[in-house]
Amino acid sequence: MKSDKKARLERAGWRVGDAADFLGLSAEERRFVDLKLALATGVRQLRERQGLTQAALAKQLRSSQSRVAKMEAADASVSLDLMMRSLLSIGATPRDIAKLIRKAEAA
Amino acid sequence: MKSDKKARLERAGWRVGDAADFLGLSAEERRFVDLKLALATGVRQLRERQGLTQAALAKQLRSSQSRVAKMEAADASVSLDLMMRSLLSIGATPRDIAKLIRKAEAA
DNA sequence: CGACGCTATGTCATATTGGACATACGCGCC
DNA sequence: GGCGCGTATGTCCAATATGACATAGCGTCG
Repeated sequence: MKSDKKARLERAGWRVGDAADFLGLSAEERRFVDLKLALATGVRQLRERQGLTQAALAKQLRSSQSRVAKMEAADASVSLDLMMRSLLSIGATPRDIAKLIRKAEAA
Repeated sequence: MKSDKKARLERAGWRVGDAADFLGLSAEERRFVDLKLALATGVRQLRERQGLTQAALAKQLRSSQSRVAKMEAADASVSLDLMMRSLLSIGATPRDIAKLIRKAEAA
């Protein structure tokens, strides 16, 4: 997916930092990012709680340490898919995930 | 992301349908799919509740009708990112989303 | 000071996803 | 039957995410 609406806006001829950045467009984006942050935090917590290193988790996911790092940093280059898979892989239940998401309420 | 662990397994030399399909590997996959299904349902419900057609929502998302259709069908080619963005765009709060996810509990 | 173990960041080539388009399906209506 | 409207499905090419790798930062131990 396009993890960056920014890029799309640019392609569409907008200058980022424009008014469009405020009027609704980025409101969603903000919430989306908050959500990602909440999940990222969850991943780190669960991972640490299980005494796993990023490398170990990466192996379990058939991914790489760098991706796990980026994931926990909620880097724009990682998808929710990867985060969810990670959470599930690390033992989170839908209920746990729901809890994490509710923490993004503030926005 | 690789929406299909299946594809990856194949690349890795597994035959899908193998034992590996059972021992843990697909357990997560299953949960992941259930989660996607729950969100897909949520998208459709919210969309309909707002009296929007798939085309209308697509426009709002700057996407296309076909993608919305696939999304609501939880097609393997759509990412959670797109679903989440859609949910947010359609007015779902983190709380709403959390609720949807909890519905995936059954697995 | 090294060396080590773990995490962070940047960059590629390659795999996956995205939007657009065409087209098919289903359904109510005339 | 033939339309119109909404949804489903399949296929392209462009856009984005992924794993791998290299390398840098950081704390701790000796």
